[in-house]
Amino acid sequence: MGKLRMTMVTRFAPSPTGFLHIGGARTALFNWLLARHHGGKFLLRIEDTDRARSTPEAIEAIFKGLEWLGISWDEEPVFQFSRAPRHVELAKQLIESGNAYYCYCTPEELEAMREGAKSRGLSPKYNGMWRDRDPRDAPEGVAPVIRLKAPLDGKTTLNDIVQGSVTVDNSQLDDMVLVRSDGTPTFMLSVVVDDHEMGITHVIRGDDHLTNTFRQIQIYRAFGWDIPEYGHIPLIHGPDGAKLSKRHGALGIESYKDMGFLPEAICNCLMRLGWSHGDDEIISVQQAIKWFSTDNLGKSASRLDFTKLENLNGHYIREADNERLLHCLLEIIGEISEKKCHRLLKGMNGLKQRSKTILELRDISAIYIDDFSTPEIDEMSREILEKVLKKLETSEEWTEASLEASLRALASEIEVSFGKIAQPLRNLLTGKKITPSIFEMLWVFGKEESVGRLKTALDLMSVVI
RNA sequence: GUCCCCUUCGUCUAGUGGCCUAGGACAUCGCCCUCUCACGGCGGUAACAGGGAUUCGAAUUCCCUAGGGGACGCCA
Repeated sequence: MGKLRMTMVTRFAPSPTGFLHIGGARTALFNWLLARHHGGKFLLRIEDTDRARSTPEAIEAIFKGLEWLGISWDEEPVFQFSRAPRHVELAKQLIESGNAYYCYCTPEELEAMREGAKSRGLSPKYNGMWRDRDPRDAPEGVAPVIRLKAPLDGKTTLNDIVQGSVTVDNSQLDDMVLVRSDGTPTFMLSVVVDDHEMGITHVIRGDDHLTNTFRQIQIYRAFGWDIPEYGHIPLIHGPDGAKLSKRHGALGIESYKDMGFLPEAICNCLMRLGWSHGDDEIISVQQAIKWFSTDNLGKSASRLDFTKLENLNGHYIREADNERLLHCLLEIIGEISEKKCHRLLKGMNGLKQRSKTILELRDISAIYIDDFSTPEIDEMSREILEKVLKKLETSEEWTEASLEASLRALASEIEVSFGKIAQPLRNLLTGKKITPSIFEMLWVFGKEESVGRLKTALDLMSVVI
């Protein structure tokens, strides 16, 4: 009998207790890339078993965040809470098969147990007091939990795709709770059952789950199921090297959008955190799908570098379609006149070259959006600008090239360096010292607007004097 | 406290015993381009945590130390 070639199935399983943060986004990205690379499936499971902390807003934010990043999932998302009855049913089967038991310890007893162990320098774990006790000893009025009858000795070895072979003594692990006293399944049980029944073949997740994996393997063994492949990737740390927390940087993915980052820049940046392909730095998602392999996943923790993210973002802004950038701009500045939209589009090439984020693009775009206000002009500049005005008024042609030719000619005619013309003109047109090329701006404004601005400014000056 | 993992320029990383006087990218510094800024081009500074061992040869293998991180819930 030939072995069936199993299609790869990966998943992303966030708990909707907060927004989709940068670490979760990377985990999703890696699972997605892995599945797409192998032509497999990428599934989404919402782990909403913590009823008190799960919110519809968080679920929505996860969907929206993944969509924005371009991470598409196959099939309908699985909501873990809806599968609770199935999880409990299987836990009861485990009792029947002798792999689990009821435990009647109260939370207070457990707390005392842990404290006692700690004070004696031992691991704070459950001591198995109900493991082999007769259920008829059960105290009145105490709702029991179901615990796994985990192996007491021996070792459990995990061959991790990323971490390699990792072994833990079973004595380190205790009999974990499978079903709570209120009858709801725990995370450990639910994850194992769902991964199994969803046909997950590969799990890439943060290495904060590494020790959980040993417990989960014990559950798999109790059921007699095949264990999926695991790859535990190191966590992303904050700029200070500590775990990325809500306090610093662990923002929802939508915050990155608000900061003016493009999704392809985020993806590029995230995939380079813990994954590499030789010396390649600028990697499109399409390219990453072709290249992605767990062989190139790193084992050490990394920090998110905003400077690099900005650099990458600048790259993708420069490459971005002008219409798209205009759309991004309008999203944050609101409606503007059609004339100004047109002007922005015309000047976008010069603007996007100077912007690392959409926010910076917005700031520099002000030259084409804000109303003209007459700047102050010193006497020397005024003389030059009057000559510029004459030159421009008589210009038949109005292209960047023709404007450059005539203004450079003017500079040599009146024997001044070109900068003596460019700087005052730049200041007059925009009121700013840093802008795109003056030829480009003149062209974007058009002859009428450009000449009008010059006239307004110069006339006003002569009135004042 | 116990267990597990990690450690190459400031940062992200390449590197799987000789190609390494350790490569790339971002950042930084200098120069060029130049109407300002940016883009672009050229060049510089800058790292194998420390100590042992194996080997003809070690960033790469092993051990110890130090530092960092993670996990030890009726949270996920």
